[in-house]
Amino acid sequence: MAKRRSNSRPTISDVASLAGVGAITVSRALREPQKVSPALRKVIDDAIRQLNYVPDLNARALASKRSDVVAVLIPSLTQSVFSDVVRGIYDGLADSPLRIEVANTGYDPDIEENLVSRIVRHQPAAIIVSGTDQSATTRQMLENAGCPVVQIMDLSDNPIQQIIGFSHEEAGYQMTRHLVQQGYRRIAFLTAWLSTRSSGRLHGYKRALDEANLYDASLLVQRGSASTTPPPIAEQGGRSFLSAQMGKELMYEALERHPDIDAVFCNNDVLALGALFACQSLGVHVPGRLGIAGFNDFDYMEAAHPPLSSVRIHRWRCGYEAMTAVRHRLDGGEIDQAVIDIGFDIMERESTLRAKPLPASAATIGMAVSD
Amino acid sequence: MAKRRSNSRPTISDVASLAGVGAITVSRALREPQKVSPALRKVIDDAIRQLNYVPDLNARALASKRSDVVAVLIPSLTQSVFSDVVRGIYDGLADSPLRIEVANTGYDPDIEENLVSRIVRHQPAAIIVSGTDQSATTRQMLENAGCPVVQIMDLSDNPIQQIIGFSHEEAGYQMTRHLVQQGYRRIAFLTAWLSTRSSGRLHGYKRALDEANLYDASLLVQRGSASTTPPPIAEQGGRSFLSAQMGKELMYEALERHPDIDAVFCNNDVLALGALFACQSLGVHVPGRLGIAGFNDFDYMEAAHPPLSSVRIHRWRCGYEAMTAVRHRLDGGEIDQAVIDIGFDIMERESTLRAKPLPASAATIGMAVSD
DNA sequence: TTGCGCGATGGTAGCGCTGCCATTATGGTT
DNA sequence: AACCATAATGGCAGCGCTACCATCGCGCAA
Repeated sequence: MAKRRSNSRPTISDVASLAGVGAITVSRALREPQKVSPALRKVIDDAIRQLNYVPDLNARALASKRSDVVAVLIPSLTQSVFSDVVRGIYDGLADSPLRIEVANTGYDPDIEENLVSRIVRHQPAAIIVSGTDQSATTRQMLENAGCPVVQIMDLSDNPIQQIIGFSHEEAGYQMTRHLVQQGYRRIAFLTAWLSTRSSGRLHGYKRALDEANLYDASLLVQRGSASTTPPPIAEQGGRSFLSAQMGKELMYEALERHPDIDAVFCNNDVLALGALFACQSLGVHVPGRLGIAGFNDFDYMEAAHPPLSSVRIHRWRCGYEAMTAVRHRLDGGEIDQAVIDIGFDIMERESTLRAKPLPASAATIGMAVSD
Repeated sequence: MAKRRSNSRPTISDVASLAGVGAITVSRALREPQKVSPALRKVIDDAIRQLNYVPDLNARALASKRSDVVAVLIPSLTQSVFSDVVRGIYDGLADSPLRIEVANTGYDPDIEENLVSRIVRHQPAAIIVSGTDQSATTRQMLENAGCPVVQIMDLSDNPIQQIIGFSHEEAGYQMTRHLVQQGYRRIAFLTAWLSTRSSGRLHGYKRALDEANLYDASLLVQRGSASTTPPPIAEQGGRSFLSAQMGKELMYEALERHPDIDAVFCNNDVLALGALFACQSLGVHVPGRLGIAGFNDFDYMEAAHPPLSSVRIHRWRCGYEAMTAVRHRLDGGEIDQAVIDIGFDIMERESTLRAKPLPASAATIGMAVSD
């Protein structure tokens, strides 16, 4: 290694002396150009280009007590729901100096608490966190973080600061309504495990069936612990707990335990896909003998044979909007809207369309038909 | 805002004076505990706990010219191949102070160059980057980054420092061999777009068919530009270019243009899934009339009806090993092995198993059979 | 006894940047 | 003409930590 001093990167004062100005003016030209006269700005820009100067972000973060890292807390890195969200967040930071640091809570509030306690001390520029089920401690740390905090993928009357998402309860309700309208009467709910958000969907399902006097608690078919606390993670290194294989097994189980069911509402498209394969292997006709609906509307739902109905949720947009909100506030803006509902769409496809549907008068909110 | 000074976080010198030692000793106790006597260490630990002291990472990064951020460069955030890899990387940093910053190159060398130039100046602890097709400039920046650099998801004779992955060429070759052995003669290659790594698979496919005197260049069915340079990205906000729907369309096209094909090797499982649905909708029997093979071995391949053959690649492990290598070197270790081949497995499933396979004497390298 | 190597500890001087306040110039107001 | 608000710029003093070198004491060889 050669001498540090001589060949190390140019600093802000190198630029300043080349441009013949004070260091602070260079700093200002970089961060608040409108506060520097155009003439000087030009001189400084030239000097920067000439020296190939790049600011040291660590120094900046230390001096300003604020970094340009946006921390993103999600329950799972591998579920495509969340990768789409992250993608939206990432796309939202284009043309900004912001960076993202991703952390995985594994659906575990304790892990989340731990991560937040670490993250908060890094002085992040902002924090984006999934859902509303933070522990009290976590919530308080986030409140005191001193930076914008945006919750995503759910709704709440009482956001930490701001929340962007949709109602899982309402989505579950609407999809179940659709099934009822199509004439299905014995509708099972298939799930691998119930996260807080999954439970919302289940509640919506129950509400819709209660309304139609069709609810039967025994039609909930699930795997793993029914508790809301611990995570079902078995992702490490291999198969995820939430898999098409699991959907297939749940479907077999459902048909065996309740031969009279005429539809299944799957908590996740991956399960719906597995359920479809199960039906195919058993020669159970979809949608004639059995209707199948999923949740998320992954791309293969439309391509399936038959095309599978699902609830399209705006994952990418959710992330993107969250980032937009963050940037707005980082630019000094106020919170316009503490709760932003980005909605969802019920994608009615062949897998739940029976020959003779009931009159489709109701069920209009947040609906759309694909193709 | 109250006075900064009074209520701000405790610093290292607060700890030092409470413990009655020099600040530097506290610093040392934190980073190189073995250099501090056990007695003092205890006193310092107590002081830390009492004050609830947490080091300021920005200050540390500035002073040491080294942060604890591991930069991860991947071509796509949404393809589950890469989310699995990221998950592996993430799992690999457990119990370390390291964090990950994810950046998305979108398969574009220019974007990659840009990202690297920014990242390098943040003084990351390490850089993990996908593939071997960096531009010359990018490569040079990485060489000069002054931190561990690990390439992943491919192999090369000439890694920047270290590479962990597998041979796409060999994988394509082995899978195609398997198809030939099963008696398939007119094997099409379906792809949405050819990344550098996809091209490797295609080469392997060609090699295997050449050997068997079965190669026919017209059986390459692809969509989008055939060029290797530009990215096919249309992910933003909606459907990905690489989708089951695309696989379905490619399958239709293949059957129309080449009614005599008896198998398809899909560059990606998502395409294979779409191809299966296309066959189902056309009443084309799989594997009797048509064999289908995919690549990646996503979880639904095994669950499909019929179960779909694929090349299982060790995505999670690849990320995990990369992180392990990084940590080894951050701990002062040398590079043990510049090139680490983690292999792959040919998963032979029903979708490519014909009634009368040829004697399965050959094709033994890196093989495994599921179920 | 002297000297020396070595482990343990501390002091000093920044790392490169920005917050705060001061200073100067400018132009309009009374 | 005196005054003042405002814009443009700069100086100083750290932000909290670590690199570097110095120091101290102790045990052991000569």
